[in-house]
Amino acid sequence: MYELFFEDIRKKTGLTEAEQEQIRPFLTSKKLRKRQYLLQEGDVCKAIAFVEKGALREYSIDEAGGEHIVQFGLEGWYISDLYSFLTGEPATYNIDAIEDAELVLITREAYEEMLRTVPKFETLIRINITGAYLALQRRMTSTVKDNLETRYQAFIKTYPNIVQRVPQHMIASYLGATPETLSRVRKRIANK
Amino acid sequence: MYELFFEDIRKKTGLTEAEQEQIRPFLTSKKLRKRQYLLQEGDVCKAIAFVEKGALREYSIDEAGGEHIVQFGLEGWYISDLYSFLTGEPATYNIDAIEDAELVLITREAYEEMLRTVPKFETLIRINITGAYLALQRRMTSTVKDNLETRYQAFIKTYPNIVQRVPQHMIASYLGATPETLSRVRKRIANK
DNA sequence: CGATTTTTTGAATCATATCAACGTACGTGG
DNA sequence: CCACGTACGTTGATATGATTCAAAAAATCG
Repeated sequence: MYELFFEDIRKKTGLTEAEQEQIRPFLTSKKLRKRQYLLQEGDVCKAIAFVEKGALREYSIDEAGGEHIVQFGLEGWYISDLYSFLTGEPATYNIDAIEDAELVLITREAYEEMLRTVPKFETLIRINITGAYLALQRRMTSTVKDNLETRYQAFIKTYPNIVQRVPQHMIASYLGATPETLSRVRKRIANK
Repeated sequence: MYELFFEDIRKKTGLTEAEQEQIRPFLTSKKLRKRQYLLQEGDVCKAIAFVEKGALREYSIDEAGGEHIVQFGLEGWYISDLYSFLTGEPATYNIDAIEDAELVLITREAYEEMLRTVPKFETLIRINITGAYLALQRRMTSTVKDNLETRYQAFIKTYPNIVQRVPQHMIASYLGATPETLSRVRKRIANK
């Protein structure tokens, strides 16, 4: 249990055995079946989830009912509505499983307590958030400067594993396009 | 010197006098005149800048030469090409002054050394990055779900001070639209 | 004041969305 | 293991919102 989770932390912070055992009691695990919600808009996000196995998506819904995927979560990724988690406000995102999944959960209380008592945990959070910020900034910039074809090409290059496991209309949603438009872009690419 | 900077840190981490004096020697200051670059695409970002006074913008340039503003920096904000700063890779963003400005600079060496020796500094970084990440995520989501009129209305509500001080075409760029389109949207809003 | 920058307006064009229909793949219960 | 229903992907026709290009009006600066 938690193998991938601790391996990830070790890589990022050089965690010792002792520190690992200090952290372990704060963790819980959870299994999710395909289509099952981890978090629903309006509920408070009670935990940050680390994906040990499976695939999830995080998305918001507009007034017209359209889903907009903001993030995928595969093995080795963290996923949560961070704003809701940190503030206790109702979540504005939904998270559900695209495949059966196994998660490691860090609750708010565990998060606070570890920040207080495990210095390496603050380092971990800093590194993780920094990485997430940089990735989001790259994506934001790409959305603004690049056309859909370029963004799709970049996506399949950066996340070939996601392309294999996730339906195309979800990738379209992530890229900010309709399924029809992405389908046409793919056709254009193929005819080259 | 550095009044706003230290006040900001105190608010976020409860810095003591002693800690403040521990940090001070790591800082340098810099003045920028309107239109002057702090960072140019291709150069390495040598420092994170905290804006004590004035206004800056950070933007990328597409193949067609179009500027896309990713962030403004007014008093109390940090600004940098964080990826370039952390990795030493050439910057992909430009930063220049919209108004004459006074900055507090944290160089890479200062950053690393303070992370090692001043625990509150890591807390500061964590808090700052978390805030930046949440803001960016809100913006990203809004770009995807909301139309330009809604985003513009949200912008003038959230950043009335920016609207006053920054030319409209830069706000258009920040919102991901052309100056012409934003002008027309404003006209539509006025006719209500 | 003249020069430059900024904003506005108009007309043509383009990329993407929308709506609708169809074919295909998938997995689920009988 | 087959058949049916749902989810998924593709294609076509049309609509729409934003961009582009050009030019003029307005504001700002030295």
